[in-house]
Amino acid sequence: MSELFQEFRWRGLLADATEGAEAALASAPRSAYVGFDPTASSLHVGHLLPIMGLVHLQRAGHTPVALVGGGTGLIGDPSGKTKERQLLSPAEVEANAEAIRSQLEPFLDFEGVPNPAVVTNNLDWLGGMGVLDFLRDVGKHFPVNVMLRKDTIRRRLEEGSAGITYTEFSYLLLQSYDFLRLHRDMGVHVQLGGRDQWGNITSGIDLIRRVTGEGAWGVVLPLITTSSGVKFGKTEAGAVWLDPERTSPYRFYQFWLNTDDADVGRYLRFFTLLDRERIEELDRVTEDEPHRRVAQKALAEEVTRTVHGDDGLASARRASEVLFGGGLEGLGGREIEDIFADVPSSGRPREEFSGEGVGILDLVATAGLVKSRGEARRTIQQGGLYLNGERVNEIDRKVAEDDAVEGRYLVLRKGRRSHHLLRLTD
RNA sequence: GGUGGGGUACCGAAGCGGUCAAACGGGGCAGACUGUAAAUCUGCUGGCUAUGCCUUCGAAGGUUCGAAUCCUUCCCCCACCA
Repeated sequence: MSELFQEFRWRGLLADATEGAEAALASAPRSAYVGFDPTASSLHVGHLLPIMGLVHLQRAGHTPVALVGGGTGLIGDPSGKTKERQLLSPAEVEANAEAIRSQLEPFLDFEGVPNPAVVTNNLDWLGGMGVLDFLRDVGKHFPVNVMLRKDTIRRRLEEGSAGITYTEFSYLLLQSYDFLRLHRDMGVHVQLGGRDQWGNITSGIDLIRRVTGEGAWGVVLPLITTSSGVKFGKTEAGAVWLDPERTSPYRFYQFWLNTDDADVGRYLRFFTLLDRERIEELDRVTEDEPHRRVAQKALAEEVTRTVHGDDGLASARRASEVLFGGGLEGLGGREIEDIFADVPSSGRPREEFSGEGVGILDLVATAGLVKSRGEARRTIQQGGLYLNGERVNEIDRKVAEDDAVEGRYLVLRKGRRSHHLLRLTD
């Protein structure tokens, strides 16, 4: 367990830690927690880093605790963001918390080990708390002059900033109180979080010391950046979710496969459990034979397998190989269906394809491959639209029944990597 | 509460009575080059039944042959003052 910090360091996971954190985690098995905002019913790849933090903690013998912020989610953390948080109903929070728990399951051991992971919800203690109790038991310990020195708050008070409401100002107290409760009720000694959580974490540590006289520690993870300056985890289609209903395993796999050479080494360290030797070897392959993209494939495989299992990985790979490799020649309808199971697809009545057929503009716009007929027109004019692997050159091209592969499938592609399967329905 | 400055397309930002579907930059999309990469270069970037028509410049009214541009009211931001 003394290896934990070493592991964090070579992986680049350690942005900062409070005094004594390393010794505390090296001297005894501890419980450590990370908070997740239940703002959606699924986690996304941006949550992966703190999750991996918990994974490493558990592997080192500590007990990982995932705190779902059902209560604090109602308030909104002022660090970073500016917009007001949407209020969630207790039922939604409950559902989201359940979803989050199930998404953590592939990463953490919840049973069968001496240090099983735990999921808890701060709505349990914040929900029923009266405002007078809160002010007396928690507020009492927060000198405002100290709070005003916190970076996140100070920035909001500077001239030209948007200011801060009392509600958001209180967020710090709530998160600190969470840490105190987890410490008192479950013996949690360590809080893990993103770099932007530093102030909130140290506040919690202070509160614990004031109330109990005991020590607690914090460890913060780095902010994930991309070398091209784009926000990590965002694609054209929005966030990359862990929920296969929101982001198919194929898209998930593709997201990782498309990682820049400049980022892949870092991501392997962050998001996989591959050992140091293996990752350094992959670094060398990226350096020497970048075109093989061995590191990207390893990254995509590891993460996809963890999140979506062997089956999810297999179908994502199969689809990738066909769509970016040989094409559909020689594939039967069954295989096509399989491959497109999680690639965007839609159906359209067969009758419409009899006779002259359907106009290509209408076809791709209705299928959703492009946003409008205008975009379809532009894409064709620029040579970016393909039907069954062949470039479409005429904007008035008609698509009839004969064009369908196996008499049933139309494979549409825009540019290099947007695919859509259209099924003729009877 | 007072005074001044603003709200323009995905974002930032020009425009300040017609030639404005709206400069420019970013982002995005497509093409070339490649390795389903990056960088670079090129084109496109409101919609449509498309040499024209419709919707868009905070909201609603009004002036005018004609408004993103002028007037009125309202909503929202920012700065300074109280």
